Order: sequence, then structure tokens, then C-alpha cells
Amino acid sequence: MAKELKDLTKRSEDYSKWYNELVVKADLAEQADVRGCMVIKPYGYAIWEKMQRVLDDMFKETGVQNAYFPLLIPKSFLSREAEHVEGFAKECAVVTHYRLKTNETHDGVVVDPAAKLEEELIIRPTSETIIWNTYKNWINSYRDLPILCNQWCNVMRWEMRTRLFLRTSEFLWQEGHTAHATREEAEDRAKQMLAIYAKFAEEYMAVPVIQGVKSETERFAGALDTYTIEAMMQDGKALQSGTSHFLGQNFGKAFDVQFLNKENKPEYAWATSWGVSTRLMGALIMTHSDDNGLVLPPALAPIQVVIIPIGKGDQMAMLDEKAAGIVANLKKMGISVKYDNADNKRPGFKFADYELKGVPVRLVLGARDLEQGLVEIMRRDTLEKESVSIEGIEEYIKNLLADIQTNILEKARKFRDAHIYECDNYEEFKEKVKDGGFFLCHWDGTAETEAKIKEDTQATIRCVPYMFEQTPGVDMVSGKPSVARVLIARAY
RNA sequence: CGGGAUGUAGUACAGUUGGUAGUAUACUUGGUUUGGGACCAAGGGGUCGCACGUUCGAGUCGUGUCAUCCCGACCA
Repeated sequence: MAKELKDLTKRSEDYSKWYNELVVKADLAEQADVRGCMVIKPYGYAIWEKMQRVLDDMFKETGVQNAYFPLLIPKSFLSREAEHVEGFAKECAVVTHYRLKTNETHDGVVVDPAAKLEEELIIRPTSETIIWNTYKNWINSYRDLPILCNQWCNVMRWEMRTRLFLRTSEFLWQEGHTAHATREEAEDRAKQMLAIYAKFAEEYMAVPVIQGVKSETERFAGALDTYTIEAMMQDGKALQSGTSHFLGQNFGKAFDVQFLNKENKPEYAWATSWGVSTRLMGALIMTHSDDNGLVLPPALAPIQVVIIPIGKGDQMAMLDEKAAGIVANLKKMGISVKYDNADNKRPGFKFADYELKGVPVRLVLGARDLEQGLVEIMRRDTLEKESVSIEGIEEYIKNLLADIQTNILEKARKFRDAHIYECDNYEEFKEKVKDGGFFLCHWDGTAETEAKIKEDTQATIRCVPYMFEQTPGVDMVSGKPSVARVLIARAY
């Protein structure tokens, strides 16, 4: 099966096909029969669960609590906030009836026309509206604030074109929604959560990201500011991997969420929302994988170490026993390990299969090596093999896992940094941007310039990045003055 | 919704001038194997997307229809 993956055209030639095949072959997910939705398979879901656990802990450290709000949103809620409607209305699934009945020939069902809903319900594309409708009941005084809620759920957006993990009609995510008494507090929270996303991306996913703020046209519908982390994939395209929005008082006003402040004066609550989705899985896959398959960061790999025994029939009992000791020790150290002694698959098949699945470390327990007290150990990121003493192998593995984690982050960072260009000449930009990469260019701040760039090159302004030193300059398209360079790239 | 392509076994594909369905892989059973994706033997699985038409006869030709994929518009 995996042989087909190796036979695929290389990444550079047909990146999307390579990516899709990889997701399927590595047993992460597949296209569902339902339009634009995906089935996440157990192995893929295990990665998502690990991400959830880590993120959840990070949120809770900042005082956020989990909650749950309804899937269905009354249509009228969506029209309360004008810009929000504009942004989402076009791509929503709508519930119009609440009952089916058997058809005339009694071999199927039809929608019962008598069961038409008076007000249609929308399957949530995001939950700002229903949550703020609820917050109205929770907030009376400045003493009730801040409210810091997060929910893990699914949402649905009727996308025109879908791709596994990166853009599916239904996706899993977390959405945090906070309410604050002051503008400053809300703005700080929006930035704080972005920083958490960036930390998670780098420390756990080993995906380096650029933090910044979105231009007006790229903002979330209804937000005053949208902060973003942008990652670079191996084909040089950008992937928006997480966003945090400062929503001002837009939703407070739209849902009439007022509180009495310390001066006993009514005031609208200030809002933020922030989310990351199963799209992060896409980022993970596209950042690290090679033509042998997935390369998972040890911090998120469901299986961190796989042990494969090799020997003749009568040696297996001895190998099982030897492995059991190592497995027990590794588990004690909090390392997840799988011992695969299935006899219906040959070692070569297992090697290839676990490489495809991105298991960071492989240990080969061979009867022949064991006579000399040696085991073969392979690291997935570099595919380097080494024979090491079985004495103290656990400690060796622990260090190796840490080394892989930092190594793949550095590799990804080096790749990204080598593909970031400062550019002041539009003709040159147009030529170069086709091949991918991030471009730091001066921008006059107008939507016209932004639109022209998009029309000419398909590239968009990803963000105004924080992390680079900024000096004023001249817009490369319009020639007008510019205060800062923005990050421009083609994006997923 | 515009431009292009494709629908044949679980999957990936072949199928010549129209003549009654084939390869690989996967699956099942038995045996031999096991240091980089094993081998041998036997076996199961398809109203060729759907409908209509042409024909003695359609996977193949025609018309229609549905679905999927790719490139745009939209997007976490």
C-alpha cells in the first residue's frame, strides 16, 4: 500500500495530490460520503486528542473554563451583527424542517411539508451569536466580568472546495469567547491567546509561526482586529493556523449585553474570540512530512516508540520477554510505546508502515544483535540508524525524542527563513511569488493595492508581522509612502 | 457559478474495428517464510454511474442526466 506513496510524483510536482494521499495512506482520515466532510480515523484522532489535551491545559492556566453551547442557531441571531452576516451567511447549512415521513410507495422517507419550522435554524459556522445571546443573561455588573469560556465542538461551513483537514465542510475546533469590562483587557486577552497558539505551534507541533495582525479586508467578520499565526508549508504557501479576534463592543451591542461599571454607569461588554481547528493537523502534516510519510513531533505522536522484534520462531519468546522489560521502563518514564510482534507481517513491512505513520523512534530487537547486547535504533526525522547498547536504552530514547523535537522545529525554521524575502520591486515580486515563499513588502495600507496584488498574483496580505524590525518605506505597487512591511504570500 | 477532465471489483487502472469482463493490489483458506514493503497454490467479489436510443448484439457509438476530481471565485 505504502509503496504507492513512494511511487507518487514528488511533492514539488503535485503537492496537493501528495498531501491527500499521505493523509489517507497514513491512516489519519478519509473523505466521507457526505459532501465535503471527512472521517477522522482512530490514529488521526489520537493526534487531535493529544493536541486538545495540551491546549486545554494551556487555556486553563490563564483562567479559561470549558462550556458547551447549542449546535443550532436561530436564523435571526445571525443577522444581529451586520458584518458577521456578510461574512458567514453565504456558506451556512440551514435546518428548515423537523420531521420526515414515509413516502407514498413506503420504501423511503420524504421531508414532511407540515413540519416546516417557523424560523429556520442555522448549523453553527461559529458560535459568537448564540454565546453572546447567552452572555446577556449572565452579565449585569462589572463584578460578573470577565467571562472566559471555551468550547470544543464541531462547526459547519458550506465550503465550495474542500480538502482533508485544511478545509472540510465540517471541522472540529475549539472556540474561546470572552467578555470584558474594558477595552484594554479584551485587547490584551486577544493577544495573550495568540501568544498561546504560537507557543503551542512551536513547542508541541514544532511548526514555527509568524504572529501578526490581519489587514482590514482579511479580518474576521465582525472583528475590530484579527491576530493570526501564519505557518509556511513545504511548498512555500502560507497556512493560517490560528486566529484571535478583538471584537470590540460589536457583539455586546448587537445582543444588548450591558453591565454597570464601577461608576454605576451602563456600558457594553467588550469581546474576544479565538480558535484553532483540525486544520492544525494539516499544518503538522505539510510542515514535516517527507516522501516516506508522516514525521510527527514526539510531543504529539500517539506512538513515540515502536519496538519490532526479529527472529526465528523459537527465539520469539525470548524477544517478547526482553521487549516487555523495555516497554515497562519506557512507560514508567511517560513514553508511549508499541511493541509489534504480529507474526502475519514481516519486519520490512512494519518498518515502512511505521515510517508512514510518522512514529519518531523505532527500535529493532534482533536476535542476532542481542547476542552482543545491541539494538538497532532509527530516528524518523533523519532516517539515521544506529546500533546502541541495550544497557540504558531507555535514557537514550528519552534524549533522542527530545532531540527529534528540537531538530524538526529547527529544520522547519531554517526552511522558512530561507524562503522569506524582502522585496521592493513589484515586477520582481510578481515573478518570484509564483514559486512560493513569504514576502516582506511595504504597503500603503489601501484595499486597492491589496486587491491588485491578489488579482495579479493570487497572493494575499497574510498579516502585519510583529517580529520584524520596521522602518518606513514606499509601497512597491502604488509608490505611496508606507509605515511598515507586511507579510505577503500565497495561502491555503 | 465559469473553464477542463473522469465515472469499469474495496482501491488503482486496462479494455483494440461494437461480439458477453480483465490486470495489479487488497481480501479469504492452506503451506513455506520472517535483518527493509515475502513466496507458492486455491478461492470469493462487477446488472461497466444512471436513463433512453442506435444495433442481431453496447463497457465500447449517440442523446440526456447524475456524481466526483482538477483550475478559478469563497474560506479556519
